Amino acid sequence: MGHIREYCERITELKEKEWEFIAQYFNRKEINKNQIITKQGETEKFLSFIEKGIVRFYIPDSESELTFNFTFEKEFTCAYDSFLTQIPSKYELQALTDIVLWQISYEDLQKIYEQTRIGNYLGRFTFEKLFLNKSKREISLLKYNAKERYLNLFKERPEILKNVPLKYVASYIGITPQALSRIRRQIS
Amino acid sequence: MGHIREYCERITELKEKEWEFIAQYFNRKEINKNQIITKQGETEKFLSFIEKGIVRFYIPDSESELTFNFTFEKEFTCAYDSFLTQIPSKYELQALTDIVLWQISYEDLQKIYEQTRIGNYLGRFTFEKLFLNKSKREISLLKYNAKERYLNLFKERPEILKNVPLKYVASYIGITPQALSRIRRQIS
DNA sequence: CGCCGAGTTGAACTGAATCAAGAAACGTGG
DNA sequence: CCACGTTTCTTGATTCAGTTCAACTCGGCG
Repeated sequence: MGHIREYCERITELKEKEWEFIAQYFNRKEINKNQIITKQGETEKFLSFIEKGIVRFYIPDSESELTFNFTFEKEFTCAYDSFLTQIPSKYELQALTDIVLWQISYEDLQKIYEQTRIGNYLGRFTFEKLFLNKSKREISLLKYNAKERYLNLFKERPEILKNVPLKYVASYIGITPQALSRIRRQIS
Repeated sequence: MGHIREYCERITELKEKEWEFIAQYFNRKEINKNQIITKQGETEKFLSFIEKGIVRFYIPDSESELTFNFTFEKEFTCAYDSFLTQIPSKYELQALTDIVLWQISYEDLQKIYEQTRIGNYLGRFTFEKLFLNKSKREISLLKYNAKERYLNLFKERPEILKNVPLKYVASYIGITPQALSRIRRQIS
């Protein structure tokens, strides 16, 4: 819970009362490794802050599933597409490790947006950052080949390589596990 | 200018005074076809609303330049990466047609965020949408092959195909003009 | 101990890039 | 309004990065 406060205070100062107003809506939740946090077809009810653990984003239907994101400790996580539009999610969130989350419901988050001075500011800032991350990834996918994307990932998000099975890493950079294996041999 | 008001009012109600406060900061600017709006290496000073015309986003350095976005009438346009971080831009914006913009400076936009009730709400909403668009594109690039991406574009953003030279469309979906030409022949 | 999923390696295949050349469209000046 | 040069688009032939299919190794876990 303290980590959420730190997250917010890195963006803007919080008065004690503001923090209390925000904090009241978050609930703790534990999830076991490999459990699914948000199912495909369900509408995302919660925005979650990761106290502990790693979350994988993936689209399950396509013959072989497609992994396209990971989130780590001290970050928010959420099937944003579904959460923001409140329509069923096209993808799933899965616990890659045992996880501890702090969750706030869609409705309670709206209260923070409506009733606090800083809610929309925090929200704007957060989505600016998320947008910039996706922009970087867009360029990475368009501009670089498989080897370059792998080296890029190594530089930009080494925590992924340290903590995630290679088959998911491969999918994340848009190649097969075999191709990733060959790239890694070539490098080391 | 009226279009900016419509843009905002589709998101939230505006009181007359709020609109006046916002409107005072926007300045009109005309740009000729093929001119560069924001140069690589420059820090983006303005957030611009397009009254008329089409803007192309591209990275010029790579041997053959990489086109990765287009913006159209009644949308905001901006080298967001540079604007948000206020560091030099890695890419350029170019006028694909004669263009009329309404521009607000970085500093003046901060005034709107700080001094109006609705600024951060409008900002949050706008970046939520931008983020969702990039998310869709990420999936498109990872999940589909060239032909599927082209057909996807046809469905999702037909205005691009109607108004943009094919060599830029090719780059946008991550293939060469030759490959796009073959895909198009195959379809029609 | 034996099983199962993750990772590796090899061989054949394929979608898209590259190289090269011609056709069509576009714009600019006479 | 036409002529010319330039750019865009198309088409063909070849190459190549990455996929697919298949077999094998390794490490963890019941």
